[in-house]
Amino acid sequence: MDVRLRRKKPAGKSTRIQEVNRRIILDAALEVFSTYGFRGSTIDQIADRAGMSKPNLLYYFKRKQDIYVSVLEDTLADWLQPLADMDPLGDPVTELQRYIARKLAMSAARPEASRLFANEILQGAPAIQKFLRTTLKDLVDEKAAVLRRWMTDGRIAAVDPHHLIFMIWAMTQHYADFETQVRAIIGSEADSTAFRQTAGQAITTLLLDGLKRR
Amino acid sequence: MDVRLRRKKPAGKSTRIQEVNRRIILDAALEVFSTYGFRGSTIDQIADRAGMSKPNLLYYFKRKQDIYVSVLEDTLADWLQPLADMDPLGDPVTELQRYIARKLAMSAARPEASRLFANEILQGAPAIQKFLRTTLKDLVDEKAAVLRRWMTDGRIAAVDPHHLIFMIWAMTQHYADFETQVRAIIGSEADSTAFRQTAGQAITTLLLDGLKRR
DNA sequence: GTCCTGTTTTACCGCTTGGTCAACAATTGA
DNA sequence: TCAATTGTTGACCAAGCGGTAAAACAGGAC
Repeated sequence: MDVRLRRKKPAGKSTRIQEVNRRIILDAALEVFSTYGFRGSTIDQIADRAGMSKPNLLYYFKRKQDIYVSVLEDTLADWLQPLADMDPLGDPVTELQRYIARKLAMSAARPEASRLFANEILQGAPAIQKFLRTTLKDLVDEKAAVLRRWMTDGRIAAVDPHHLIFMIWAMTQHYADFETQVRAIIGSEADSTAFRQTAGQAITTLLLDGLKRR
Repeated sequence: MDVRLRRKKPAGKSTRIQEVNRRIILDAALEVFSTYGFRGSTIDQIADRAGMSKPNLLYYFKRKQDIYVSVLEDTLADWLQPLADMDPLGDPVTELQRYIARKLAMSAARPEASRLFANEILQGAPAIQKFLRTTLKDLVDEKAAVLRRWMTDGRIAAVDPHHLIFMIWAMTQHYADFETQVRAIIGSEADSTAFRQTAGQAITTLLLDGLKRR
């Protein structure tokens, strides 16, 4: 089981019904896989949520792994876009603010996607190991170099750039991955846009200005 | 399935063999559950890792849930200790540094414990829902009040204290929960103590001093 | 109508899973 | 020493699992 790094092209023709049902299945699969992980999810669960019988689902995806890999491929590229878009020529603080804001927006808009990766990585990333070691590593190394240049140029404070990227990931994805915990502590208010704004402000303030009084 | 909030006392007498084998089982179960979550783990896996037959394991814990709940109970209390120990009368910056350092040390020393919670919460926290809404919420609210007092007293910058706590959790636990990803990007060096020190410095610097040049 | 293609369902298979049971082995205590 | 207790195991079961086969169904082209 392994994801292809590029979005697979349908190659052959596909009917309208195929497109619709594939979409329905992938949506249902995302919800299930993002909650229980690959091993903890069952085809029946996905079929139920997709509103179709198990054999019918298996008519569109021959095996459980195929669904899983498709869901992962479907979201991987999108997920890295904000980091890829960080502009080496832009103003460092503006770029970082923008990056954080976009990551936070994605976590809020598609928390299941975040949880899907979290589950995959927790389980040792069997399906995306290669992706992590190549595409992701290359992108992160490239952006870390950009950050380092900003630091040696004295435009932002010196912190290990890899760790900085990890920290931004950790903070922005926390509200998606640990939503249950956040909601248990904060209450229903955790859904409000006000809460999300406060979270964004807190992250930005902490990362950019720090806690110490100046 | 639900954890009891206090450590259960053995009540009846228990033999030496019982104590030893329970410990072996719980250690094996922690490794398995922390990787695959409750639903993704099997009793056979745990029995294999514990080096005993499945019926023998079930002699000590009647059901899969019982093992799971026991493992959770075993680690929950320890996990919150650092936050509980944060001293309202201490120096804010010192206390925060200490808290971060202890959390980071725990994540490094027992990453499986961190991943166990991550998995449980990702799956909607079916076993510790009550714990999150009572014990954890109370503790967090209490410490958030302490942080808020420090802020209104002008001893640290003003950031929403709940979010601050979430951010510290996110950052310190990231290296345990996403170890696979970190290792894929950093390489084997990720195990080194040097790497861990750099991580600690980065977190502390970011949280306390921020990124902007002063 | 009837053929063809694509879609859906019913029935099923073999394997894994959580869990039981009864028999057997080891330990303990008098 | 020997019986009672505690610990261990192989055989087994019912339910759940991923997956298959084949028949039934739908709809358009002729």
